[in-house]
Amino acid sequence: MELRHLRYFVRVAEDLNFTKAAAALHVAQPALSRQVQDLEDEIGVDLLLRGPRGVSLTAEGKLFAVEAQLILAHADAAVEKVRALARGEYGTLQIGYAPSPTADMLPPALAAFRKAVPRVTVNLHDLAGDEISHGLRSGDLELGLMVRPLEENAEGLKFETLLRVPLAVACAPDHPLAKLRSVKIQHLVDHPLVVFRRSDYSDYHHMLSAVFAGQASPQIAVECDSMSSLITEVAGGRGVALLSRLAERVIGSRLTVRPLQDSTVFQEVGLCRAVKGDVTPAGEKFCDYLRQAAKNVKI
Amino acid sequence: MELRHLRYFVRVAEDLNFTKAAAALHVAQPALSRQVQDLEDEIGVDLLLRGPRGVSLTAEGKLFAVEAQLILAHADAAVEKVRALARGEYGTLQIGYAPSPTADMLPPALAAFRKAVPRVTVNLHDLAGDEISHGLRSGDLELGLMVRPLEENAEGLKFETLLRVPLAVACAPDHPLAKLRSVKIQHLVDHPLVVFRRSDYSDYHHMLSAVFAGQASPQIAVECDSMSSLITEVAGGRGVALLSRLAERVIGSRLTVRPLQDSTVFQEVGLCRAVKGDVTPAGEKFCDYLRQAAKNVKI
DNA sequence: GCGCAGCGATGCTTTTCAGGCATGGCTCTC
DNA sequence: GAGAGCCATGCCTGAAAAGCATCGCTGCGC
Repeated sequence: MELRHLRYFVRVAEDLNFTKAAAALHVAQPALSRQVQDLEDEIGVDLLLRGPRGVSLTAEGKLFAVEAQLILAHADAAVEKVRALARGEYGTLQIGYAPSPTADMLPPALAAFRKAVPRVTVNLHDLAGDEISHGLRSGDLELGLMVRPLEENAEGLKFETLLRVPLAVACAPDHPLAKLRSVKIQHLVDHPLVVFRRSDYSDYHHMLSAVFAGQASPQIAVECDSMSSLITEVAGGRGVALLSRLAERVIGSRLTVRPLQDSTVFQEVGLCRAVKGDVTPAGEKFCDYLRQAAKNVKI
Repeated sequence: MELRHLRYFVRVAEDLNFTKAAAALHVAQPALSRQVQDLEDEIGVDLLLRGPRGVSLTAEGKLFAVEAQLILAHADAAVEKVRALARGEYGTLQIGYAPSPTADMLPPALAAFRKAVPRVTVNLHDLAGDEISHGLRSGDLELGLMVRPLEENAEGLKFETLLRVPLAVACAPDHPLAKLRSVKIQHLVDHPLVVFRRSDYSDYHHMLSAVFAGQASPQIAVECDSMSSLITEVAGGRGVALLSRLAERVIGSRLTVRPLQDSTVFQEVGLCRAVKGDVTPAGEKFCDYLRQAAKNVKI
């Protein structure tokens, strides 16, 4: 049995007339007759009652006509799905992302993307940088939206910078540094720092080292395991925090944020993918929307 | 695109090796290669990545492999359904039935039938005799299980007797007739009758005429529109009722039932079908179970 | 480092079969 | 009874599916 048999039979079942059906199918009537006969022979059941004034469907024929239509529709839909997948208009994206540094570009990109290609499901996974790297390598994630990973953690990954964000210092509103309009690295040496935990945020500590390269090592007041506990510690006066300037939006009004004046270190936020590991057309399309959204982020 | 393409592709997607898949499909490897290529060309999407050590599926290929399997399964299921329908093992039966006269044979027949062919759905429609006749003629019903319709109502119908049930008289337990072991027609002439309404139960009235043929016409106390109101009227002493002896089981203990001694009239209960109007194999099978069940009914 | 095995693609031939044309048989209509 | 409508059958042709032989590529083992 081939789809041709189903196409032919469905048409005959609709028209109840071989001659008309044959014309509609652009085949000669005898060819159509024979194909339908072959189908009936193969199934072993009479689907049509041939009369001199046309044909009628048997009960079996009625059932099979419905089923055949469903099968044909199913087949068409399957082809359409695959084509849509190839065009990046269908499928599911597994995206790992770091929430804080991407809070300004991800929502608008996502909104525009969803509007443009509604049949693509985007699954966002809120993960730490190292987890994203791992997910990309294992194939669980297609793309990562994150801070540039360290060289040593970037084995097999390719990173594309979307934003270069200058750094800033967050402190409690009544902290001495809050009186300054901008902060110099030198100021930080005099104040204990609230930082992220080294084991989960190796990139962050790498950034710290870069900032203080050639300077006296900063004093670490406490290591936090999340942004919210870091904010709490800083607001409680435990110390000041060195963050990207984008974090200002995430922090809200509980802390005072001042630009770091004299550092050449930037936090690079961007797209990461596995070197070997397909990025689907939908994924590429998503990248386009992210690049566009990154351009519109005001730092 | 033909089912052949799907069958071939699915097998290749399973084996990830053209040579092995070709062997399993009993075709030469080049033939398989070309068919799969043709499929990819038609869809316009690469489904496979050919490597020197075998092939791997693209994302599109993975999706299409799943879809193709579903389509093939769908097609197989459709053929199987039609064959089962032809064998009387699948489908839906619309059966009209008169509850009272069939209460002894229908439940056991139904139970056995459902056990034997669970994929056939039996839809029972509790209807008056004239409604069954109409449903059979219109094609809404496939079979009727009922009292033999009058000749004048049986146009285009074919009736097959399953049971010939002698008649009985039902009366209130304190009624004079309750003292007799059996009742003669002559006795009935002296007592008003509770009967079914003529407009809905023309067959019943035909039976009445037959019983009283050559006798004085009986006195009609009241016409009821259902068995339950008839029972209530008789129990209330309004009169006696002439019923089939099978009705005893339906009546319960509220009335006393005595056989009618000297009538040659029987109530014929059986199967009815439209002369023109398919009875499906499942319907025929159902008839067999009813005939069997009818044999086991003790009157 | 070279032969060899495994795998898929390609070129050519054979075979199968879907399709086309002509025609026949049937039935209903006029 | 002629004719039109409809489907089936017989025969032929052409497209395409299948088969065979072979090629090219790659990775492995001696």
